[in-house]
Amino acid sequence: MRHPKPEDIELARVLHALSDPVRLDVVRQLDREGQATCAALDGGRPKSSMSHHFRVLRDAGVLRTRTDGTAHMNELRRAELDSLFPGLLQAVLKAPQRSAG
Amino acid sequence: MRHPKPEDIELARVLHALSDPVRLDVVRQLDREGQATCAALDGGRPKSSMSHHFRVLRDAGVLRTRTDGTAHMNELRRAELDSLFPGLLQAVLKAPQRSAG
DNA sequence: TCGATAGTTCGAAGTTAATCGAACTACCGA
DNA sequence: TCGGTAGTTCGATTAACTTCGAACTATCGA
Repeated sequence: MRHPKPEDIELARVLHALSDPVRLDVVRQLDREGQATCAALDGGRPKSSMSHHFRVLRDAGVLRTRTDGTAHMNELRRAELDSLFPGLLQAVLKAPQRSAG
Repeated sequence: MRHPKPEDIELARVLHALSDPVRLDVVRQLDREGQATCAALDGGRPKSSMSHHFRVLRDAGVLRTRTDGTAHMNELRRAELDSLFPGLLQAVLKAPQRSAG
């Protein structure tokens, strides 16, 4: 369970992590709810698929996973991201779900 | 040579287009220089590779390519992007080349 | 019309990523 | 210690992406 140090967080990696609809959804839910377990964010998808997506987000530095008993609590690394890439997270979160309907 | 209409520009696609170092570099150069031909942005890479990257950026709606004689002029679709995803482009462009070094 | 220049398209090869079942690990409660 | 719950890891499959040479298209200039 690795969490990159702020100085190891790379923009391209972050953008790639955010470029998947499932992961974008996870990030948006975490924004609204502050924190959540993996199960609460799976949207009915298989655990192994979600575990993969959480790992991509974690490895990129987008979220932090804290183990809390048997559950894993996830939250955005908002402070670090804001400091490294000011405005990026907010812009992604403010963007419409689909740019048009 | 397709350019998506603003309503067809999708965030995930834009983020994916921006998640590649070569393409990020192209976008940063276009930001600084306003517009440039493909050749001026190739950084010594093969034409066919660059053509692929330009297509990804074009298809995502990040840039527009205008044909000008035999050259192809590229420029960011700044107004559209700003309107669809306020702050996104600026955040990406302001971000350090590498988050630390 | 011939050549040169600027890019695109095609095709092949290798790489990376997404998906998901199955097996595994860790922790908690009874 | 036995089960159940929460996630991870592994392995296989399929799909998508990257790279780049080669062939192609289009435009300009002589």
